[in-house]
Amino acid sequence: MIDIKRLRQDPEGSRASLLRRDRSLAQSVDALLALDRERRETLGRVEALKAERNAATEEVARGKRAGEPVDDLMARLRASGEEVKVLDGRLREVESELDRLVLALPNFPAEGIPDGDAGANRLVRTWGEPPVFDFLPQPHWELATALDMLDLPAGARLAGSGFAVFRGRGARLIRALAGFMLDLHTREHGYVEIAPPYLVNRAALTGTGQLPKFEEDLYGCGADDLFLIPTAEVPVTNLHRDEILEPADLPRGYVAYTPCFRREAGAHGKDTRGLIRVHQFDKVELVRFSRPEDSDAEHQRMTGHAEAVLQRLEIPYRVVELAAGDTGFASARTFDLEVWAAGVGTWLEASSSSTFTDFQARRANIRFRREPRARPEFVHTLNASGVAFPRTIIALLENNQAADGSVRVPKALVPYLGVDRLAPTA
RNA sequence: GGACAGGUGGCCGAGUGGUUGAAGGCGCACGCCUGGAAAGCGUGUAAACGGCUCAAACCGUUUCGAGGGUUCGAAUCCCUCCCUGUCCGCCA
Repeated sequence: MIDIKRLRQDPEGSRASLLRRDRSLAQSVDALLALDRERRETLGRVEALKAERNAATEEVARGKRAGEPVDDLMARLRASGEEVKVLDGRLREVESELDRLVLALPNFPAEGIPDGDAGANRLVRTWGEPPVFDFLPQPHWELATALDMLDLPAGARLAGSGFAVFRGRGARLIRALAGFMLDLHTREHGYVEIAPPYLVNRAALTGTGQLPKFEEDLYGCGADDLFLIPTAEVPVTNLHRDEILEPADLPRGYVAYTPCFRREAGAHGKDTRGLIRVHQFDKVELVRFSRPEDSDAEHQRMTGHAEAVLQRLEIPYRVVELAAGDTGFASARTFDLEVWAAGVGTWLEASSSSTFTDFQARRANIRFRREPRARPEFVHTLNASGVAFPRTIIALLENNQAADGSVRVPKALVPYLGVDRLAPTA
């Protein structure tokens, strides 16, 4: 969440910053400021009352010990106790409303990012060349079905549309990608591998920002009030919830390979062919914790780590910096890595690399100490897909296809997949 | 799922209604001692919120798993929930 003190100290600047993201936030900001004022007023009154009460209570103790009559004093304290109870109740109401509002407010966008909506996203760089074919390249669902790697009708039968079954070399490809990416990030980029729970509680989802606002995007297990993770970002970032890290702990990076579950409510009919948008997919995720002053550099490094995956897999991609209006709720700055998919003829987002500044750290209460006795400060959190599987598979199949329907396997993947070419068996 | 035992500061651990934010120990920081180190000695070691500040100091409030209750007053008594351990049941 954003720092309410920043809002209080610089209302105009804060408001302007949030409006870059969403014009309709003006009201929330005003409501928040009014409630904050009321909270501090009420707090002042109730605390003064409590200070009096505490002093008088000591008086009672002293009097009782000395054998003096204290009935009058106790009667008066009983009355002021009632007043405290009323004010405390009011304070609780104000604070829970304040909480509700501030949890619904997105992060401040970073200074340098473009204004506007998705249309204003800025192309930062491209890598590789989209392949040219002397035949009409097929979409991945044709290729994968012919190669007996993918069974979409079976997925639909088992769980519904948007669920895929990988089989044979398709399933093996999933395992190969997981091994390849995890090895790269742990061995060459210094990440610590985590195998987290795939179900998390509300506190975890509130920490990273999915709750309370985006509950309808999640699959929930009602009876236990748990949710299937939409990304490993949730369990892995929350690993340090309510902790104070030592200076030596930063920066620190974790990598996790997990399935991700997304209801994609409201996304029906959009990009839904084949594997482009599915309800369950695998992803290797990078999560980093850093000091505030290092987070921009860390963001660049981590984006590079995600890019390294695509480069080794020889997948052409472009890096896009999202505009303020297109940047996700918790993120201050996001780079999307979009891979070229020759069969469907479009760029597909395969990784999203974001810095959350102190937004998630505040929600999840993740802090660090610069010096042994210094007062704790919030860390900065970052994460990047490193990378999502379905769109990687789409790119691999569609870009490396041959006229006979076979697919070349990039060198980096051969040791993991065991073959250098996928060809129809028939 | 059932029974029992527990959840106290960075860690261990005392504390069953009145200066207990919390004894004692460990750890950590600083100082003394030492040629240097260890040992020893001394001092200091939680956080959040609010007030006042440029800031700190300072003052106030809150916090002993979470939430509620009893009381003039709760770490301590009562209720609900969560978590951990042990045993039993079930089970990959």
